[in-house]
Amino acid sequence: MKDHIIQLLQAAVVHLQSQDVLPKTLDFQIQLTHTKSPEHGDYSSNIAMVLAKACGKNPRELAQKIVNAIAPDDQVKKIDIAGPGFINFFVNAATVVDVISNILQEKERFGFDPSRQSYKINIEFVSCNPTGPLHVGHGRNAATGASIANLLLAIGFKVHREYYVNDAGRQMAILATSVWLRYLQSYGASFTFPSNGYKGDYILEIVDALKQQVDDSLIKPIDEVFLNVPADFDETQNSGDKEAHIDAIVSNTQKLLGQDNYDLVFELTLDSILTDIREDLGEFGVEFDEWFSERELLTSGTQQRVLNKLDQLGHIYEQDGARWFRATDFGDDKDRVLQRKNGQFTYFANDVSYHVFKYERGIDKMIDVFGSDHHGYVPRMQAALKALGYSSELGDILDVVLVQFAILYHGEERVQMSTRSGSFVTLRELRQEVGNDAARFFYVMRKADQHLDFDLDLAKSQSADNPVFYIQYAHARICSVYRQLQEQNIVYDEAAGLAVISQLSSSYEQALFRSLASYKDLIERAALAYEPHRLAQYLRDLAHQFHSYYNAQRFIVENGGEMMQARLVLLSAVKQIMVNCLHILGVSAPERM
RNA sequence: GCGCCCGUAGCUCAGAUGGAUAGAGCGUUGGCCUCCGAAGCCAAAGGUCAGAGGUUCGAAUCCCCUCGGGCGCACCA
Repeated sequence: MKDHIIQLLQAAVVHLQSQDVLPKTLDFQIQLTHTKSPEHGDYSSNIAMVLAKACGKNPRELAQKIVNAIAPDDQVKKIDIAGPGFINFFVNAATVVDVISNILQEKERFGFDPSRQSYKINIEFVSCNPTGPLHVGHGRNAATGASIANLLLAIGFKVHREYYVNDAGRQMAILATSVWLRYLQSYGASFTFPSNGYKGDYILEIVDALKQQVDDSLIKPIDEVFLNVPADFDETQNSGDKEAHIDAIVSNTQKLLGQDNYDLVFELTLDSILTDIREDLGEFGVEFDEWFSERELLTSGTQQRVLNKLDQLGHIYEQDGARWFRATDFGDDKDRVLQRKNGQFTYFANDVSYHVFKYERGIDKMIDVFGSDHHGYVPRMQAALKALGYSSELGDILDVVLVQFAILYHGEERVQMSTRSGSFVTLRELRQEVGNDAARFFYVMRKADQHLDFDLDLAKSQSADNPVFYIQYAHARICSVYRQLQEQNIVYDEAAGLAVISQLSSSYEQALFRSLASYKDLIERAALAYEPHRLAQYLRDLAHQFHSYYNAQRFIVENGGEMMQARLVLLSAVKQIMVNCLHILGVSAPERM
């Protein structure tokens, strides 16, 4: 319908141009919006005001000329000119019926545009280091990424969801070493645990698993573990170096265990944590199509290939023994090192390779969902892809969604989190406390790049204050109407209802029609802008409209006839849209509560 | 110091590429159940959109400055 009206306007303007009423050299794009208020009709365009200046006419006069030039159309009931020069379209009731019947026919696929099936979008999210359980910060990234992926799927794109597993590098070595140190302690070894080691309780669980597999066969003399190890940082004397300390222990660990046994500890540790993360996310309704291992990337030699390509293109130079990428040529404010003077590739180099890897699999768009504390990283990544000459029909090849931290509250009181003490709140704890539905909803109900005040007490309260319950309650109420129907042996006749649904005329019904009609537009915009919070907003509005309607209107009446059927059809469409929205947000739609 | 994000009702936040009278929820006050789920609804009060300038027919939205907050500025990952 929207496209149809845009065409009408387009044709009218072109017609006026051909009649020399308007200049032929106009550069314009028709904008059409759903109106906020019913008195402004269903759709509104500002085209007359936009073109007024270029045409040397006042907006209302121009609007009148455009309206006169619009061909009569059986879907348009009335066209008004209002305010400073808006052209408002009132749509025939028949088109409202179309929306309802489309929703009921297409169900969960309503809003799906098959023409987008030819585009593949890769979305990478969570991707946190597998060094421990997910905490509440990762939870917001997970909920946001998953909802964006669902949105893109819902409007027709092919979507590939990916988790980048940072399983190479120093942190993982420290982690594996920490496990082994705890293992030694469990057999009575006595020493001070490194301040920079991983101390969480989850390490002890991994130790148990390790012992089941190897018993005491990996025990080594503790003196040798600390042989030639520089002193750890000492807070009281402000001496020592925690980094050098742990690195030396890691090195000794690798020597003492030997490659095979070290690998055994490493793999068992990694596997244990990844399994935990996978289960955690799975329970949270967050699924991935691929878990991509950083180590796989390193063994494939992609970095060298990428470096060579950038070099050939002239975007690399050497300085101080290191190899630099000319990021400043592509909008970054500093050049960046890809290969250090010791020959090692930087994390950035690995990440560029990873993005090349993704690109070469044949995609039209990559999306990275980052914590917003990494926003400084974005320009260099985009610079690298620009330098490689990547482009896409969908605009930039890489879009980055930044997610701000969630701050937890118990009512007024802020929940303190500290990674250092190991006392951070895990995602699992949060889920257990407030439930998956509330967590998924609360995480995305604010714009992703805005701070989120997450009130745990509110999220688990079973009251009207809690938006999740408010929305789910609306859905359950609709379900309840259909249950009542069955109990009273009244037949629901969709066809009969549809036939007369255009006669529903109360303000409640009109409001619901308008909301349903704008749904397609909503998910399209929300998807393309990567803004799932708009769905949360929409859902609340829709639920409110429904509750108002419910309070004012009795649905099941004896001998209700076709008008009763019409109302039931409307409810059915509302229910379907609620289910669709909730599904995209990863929230359940219970039939009773 | 430089860069990015932000400042909207008492509180938490929406405000689509600039559009019509700036909207919700909570909180406050006052109403609505012999009736399909009151976990609901209705009404009232509450605003110089941080401040000042500019662009525009039109600015919460775009540009400049000031003030106030958050986050980044590694041959770490």
